[in-house]
Parts: sequence; C-alpha cells; structure tokens
Amino acid sequence: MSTAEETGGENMPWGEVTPDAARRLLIAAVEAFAERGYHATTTRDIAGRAGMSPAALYIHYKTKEELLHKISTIGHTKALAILESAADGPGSAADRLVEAVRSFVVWHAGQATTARVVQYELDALGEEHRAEVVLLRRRCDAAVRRILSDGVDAGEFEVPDVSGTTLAVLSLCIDVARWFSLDGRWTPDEVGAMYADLVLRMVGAGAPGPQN
Amino acid sequence: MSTAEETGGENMPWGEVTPDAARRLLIAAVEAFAERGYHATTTRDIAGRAGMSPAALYIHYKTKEELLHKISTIGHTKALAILESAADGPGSAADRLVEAVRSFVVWHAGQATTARVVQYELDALGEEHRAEVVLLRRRCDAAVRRILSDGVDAGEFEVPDVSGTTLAVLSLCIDVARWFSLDGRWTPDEVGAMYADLVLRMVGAGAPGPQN
DNA sequence: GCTGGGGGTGAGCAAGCGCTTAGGGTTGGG
DNA sequence: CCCAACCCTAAGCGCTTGCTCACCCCCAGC
Repeated sequence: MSTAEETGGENMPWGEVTPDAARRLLIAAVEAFAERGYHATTTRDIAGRAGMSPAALYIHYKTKEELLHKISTIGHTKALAILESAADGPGSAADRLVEAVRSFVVWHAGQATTARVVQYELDALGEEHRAEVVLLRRRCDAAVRRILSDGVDAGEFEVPDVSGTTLAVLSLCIDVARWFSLDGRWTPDEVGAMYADLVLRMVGAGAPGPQN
Repeated sequence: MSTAEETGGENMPWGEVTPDAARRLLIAAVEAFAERGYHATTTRDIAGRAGMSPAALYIHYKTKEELLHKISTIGHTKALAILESAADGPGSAADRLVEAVRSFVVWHAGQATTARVVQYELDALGEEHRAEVVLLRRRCDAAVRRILSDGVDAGEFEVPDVSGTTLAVLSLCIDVARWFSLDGRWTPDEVGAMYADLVLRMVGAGAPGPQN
C-alpha cells in the first residue's frame, strides 16, 4: 500500500466483475455516467465506448438501471469498507479519524470518476435498489459517528453536536468527488492529508502550528 | 431581516421574473429540476406543474436550456451577492467569515430546492451559458479567499493552504443543498450557526469551549 | 359591436430513446 | 467434418422527447 494510493488505494478497481465483456461495459458506463449523468447517457453511448453494438449490453445486463445498481453497490461497499476499517482499527480516536478521512478522501479523489457516480446518481436508482444503497450509507454515517463519539468520551474531541459534525465531515469528504481534478493542482494524497488536518481542527483536536 | 431567514433571507425569491406566467413556469422548472434533475425532467412536466399546456412554455422561453440558464444565473448572482456582501462588510476577518458562512449556508438550506439546481446542474448548461456562470463561481471563490487572506495577514487565522481551505469551505457550504431537509432535524439558522463554528475552527480561530 | 393582437391550446412532427428479436460468425467436442 | 453453444450484430418496435404550427379565446380601443 504505497504507490497505488494515486488510484485511490485500488490496484484493480473492477476486478470482481466478470466476464471480461461485462467489465468493459461497466467501466464504460461509469465513465459515461460520470461525464454526463445517468439520464443523459444513452445505452448506445455505453456500448459504443465498450466497442460493442447497442444490443450487446443486454446480453450482460437486464437494463441500464441494473448497470447503475451494480456500480453503486460495489462503490458503496468499497467506501464503507474504508470507513469501517478505520473506525474499528487501532489507535486513538484522533488517529482513527485521521485515517478515516485520509483514506476516504484519497478514494474519492483517486477514483473521482466512480465516486461521482456513486455519490451523485443515487436518485436515478429504482425504489428497491435505492433502499439497499441507503442502508450502506447509514453504515458509513455510523462508522464516522462512532469515531467522534469515542473521541468525545475519551476527552480527545470537543464537539457540541456529534450528529451534525458527522454529517459535515462526510459531506466535506464526499464533495471532493465533485470538484477534484478540475486541474491537477493537488494529488489525491495531498488532498487527503489536508482534509484530515481540517477535520481534526473541526473536532477541536487540531494542531494549529505543528505542520510547517 | 429576522423572520424571513427561514426562507434563506429572501422575501420574494423570483420576484424579478416577469410576467407572471413566465415566473410560474420558472418556479415549476426549479422544482422539477431539483426533484429529478435537468435531463430527467420533461417540458411537459414543467408546463403541467405550472398548469399550462406543453406549448405554453415556448411562448416565454426559447428552449428548456434557457430556463436552466435563467435559474442558474439568477441563483449564482444571489449567492455571489451574499458572499461579497460579507467579504466587503465591516468587522474583523473572523466576523466576516462567520457572516459569510452563516448567510451562505442559510441560503443553501432555506432555498435548498433552488440551490440544488444552481449548484448541481451546471454541466447541463450549454457551452457559452456555462462559461458565463463559471465566471460568477470564480468570484465566489475570490470573495472567500479574500477573507481568509485578510485573516492570515492580520494573524487571526492559522491556515497552511489558503487555496485549499477556500475550496474546502465553499465545498462544505455548497453540499448543504444536497442533504438538507432529508428530515426536519435542523432549521436553516441552526445549520448556519453550526457551520460558521466549524469553519472558524478550520481556520484556527475556533473557540473550543465558549459555546455551552 | 367589431376588431386586432397578445396569451394560450390540441395535435402532431422528426428524432432519439430503452430494449427485443432473428440471425450470423467462431470455437471446441465428437 | 459436423454441429451445438456461445457472443455478438443489424434491424427495428413502440414510445417519449423537445419543439412547432395552425388555430382560438378574451379583451381593450374605436
């Protein structure tokens, strides 16, 4: 876990999707959805990007919405794993918060294309599929809240409103996917480090001074 | 300026749009775009919400995109006025930062429907119209940056990266439009106050302790 | 009471949409 | 050498889209 951080900490982002043709279609869909949004993307565009005819899509996926569902589920699962791994990891609450924010932000920056779809196309999912994904989101919220509560209990943090701060921290990190890489001014690691510092300050555990 | 804060500080959000029929269409479009997104909204839906036939829309607007452009321009102008008013107002850098974040967030929460369209449907605009709006966005960025720079120069703030922190502050505030009012747990004023406090902490001017 | 014109409608066009179906090329087992 | 299983495509179906056009209604001015 060192050089691959630039891709958000993943070596093979969609390695779990098989067969190969299905993966190519899914990657094409991620790019198209991220660029133009779900509703503005046509199945012909997705198939075209994958080098196939429009009909080929329906051999591997029942509908266009199933593609979004698969992308959203895999993406949210990955994001949740990052947060829970940090929340349940070793170290003080401050250590865990830094690691959570850092790795979560690195993923949203390094995998900005995927993250944009995952975070901003939720409403395009059907009723049932959206409900599934909302459950994963709640667990993301719970992981961050757990760290903040622990920090408050331990006297490490000074936070007047744990729920509100949880929301603000997640909101701040998620929005990275919207603006990242408009130019190449920062690397994912740099944004991750900066945001970890900002969030530490938000919970009253910041170190105004130490970092050069 | 007291009770009307719940609507984001505006008495008559679209009062500048005339004649009446054009305003009704525009308000219908804002609601539809906010609910389903620009691309998923049909001109029939907009006209229907305004109580008119599909053809009536084209008496007042040339295209569906012109509607979005009008909404986006008016909305961004309003948001920019809020930030510049705070940035160029009286008081210390900390005072101005608090006022900027507070009023900006109150608007994004109170006018969440409008703000969602303004902040998240930018890419749906045509090339030229988007370029216009991007200029307004840059001025928003400049206003916040001005406050932060002043605070650093005056020794009030301790901020390692002014550009990055400017981005983070704006990102945090803008994202309020995405999540606000999923339930009614906070009022716009409450979110505004909480966010102003969080941002003060981010710039190293927070007061961990004072507020109960 | 007639009239002219601005605000509105019903019907519909061309284009593009998600998705289906009949059929063709390639490959591995007998 | 055949053939069946597997992927994929060309063509196109039924529908919806943004938008247009011929027409109508209502009301102020003479």
